Amino acid sequence: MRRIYTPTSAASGVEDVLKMLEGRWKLIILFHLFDGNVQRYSDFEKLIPGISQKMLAQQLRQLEADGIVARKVYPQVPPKVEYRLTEWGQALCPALDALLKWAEQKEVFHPTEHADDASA
Amino acid sequence: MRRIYTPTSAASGVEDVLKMLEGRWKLIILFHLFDGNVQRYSDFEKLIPGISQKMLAQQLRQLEADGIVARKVYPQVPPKVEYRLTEWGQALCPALDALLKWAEQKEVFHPTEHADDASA
DNA sequence: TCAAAAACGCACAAAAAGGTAAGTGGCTTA
DNA sequence: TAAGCCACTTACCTTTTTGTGCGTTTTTGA
Repeated sequence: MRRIYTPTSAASGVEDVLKMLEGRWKLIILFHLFDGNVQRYSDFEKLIPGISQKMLAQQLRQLEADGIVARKVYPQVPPKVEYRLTEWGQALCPALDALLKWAEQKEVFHPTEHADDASA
Repeated sequence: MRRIYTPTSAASGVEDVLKMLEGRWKLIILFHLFDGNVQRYSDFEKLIPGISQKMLAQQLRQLEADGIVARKVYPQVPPKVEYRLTEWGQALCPALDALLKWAEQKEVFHPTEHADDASA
């Protein structure tokens, strides 16, 4: 009961936190780490076809630095590195889920216009 | 019961939808439109101190083009334009809310290290 | 002896995003 | 006649982000 929140401090803090999710691949990476999934660097390369190695490494590092993703290195050759969500990262899941639901709702409000299967 | 979702098609669609939220100011703008708030262009300028006119206009246009924000022009001089969330935009609110909650939880997992008030 | 394997790091280049300053349009007020 | 108001737009430039290609490391298998 010692912490004090003001709308202002909360708002500015929120911006900083949201910036952690910015980046072309961050959310996509996070979705692959959803509910406890653990992935290796090479798994991401397969899961996210368009990403370059540089970007993959960079985004993972940032996510790690921000305390959202945990990195575990196995001292062996060839190297093995696993990525998973930290506790705080797990706390993001409800938001990711809500985002997913919203994305799906797009169909409800703006039905896709690519030809339906009437012709098939 | 006619629509068919496959993990693949859903995932690719999701990426497209999430891209709509990318951009330095999009989420911030959206937060100011939370629960039915209506804002004018000049309101945003006051609400978001760091944003430039160019960016404000651009981000609003994109949000509008993506069907998240609705733009209403009053044919008068000087011009008056109002922005609000579309229906689908409103559907984003739960996600925005979850994001906000997550941001707040940061304190729980990673308490801020800026000197506490012990010295005061 | 040599290639392959996993997970990157680095330098350079291209592309995209963002910022700045000035301009537009039509009516209204000084 | 000129200035002001609001909501932008445009041109130009800087910064940031992203992509490409190559190098590294150590061990194992052919």
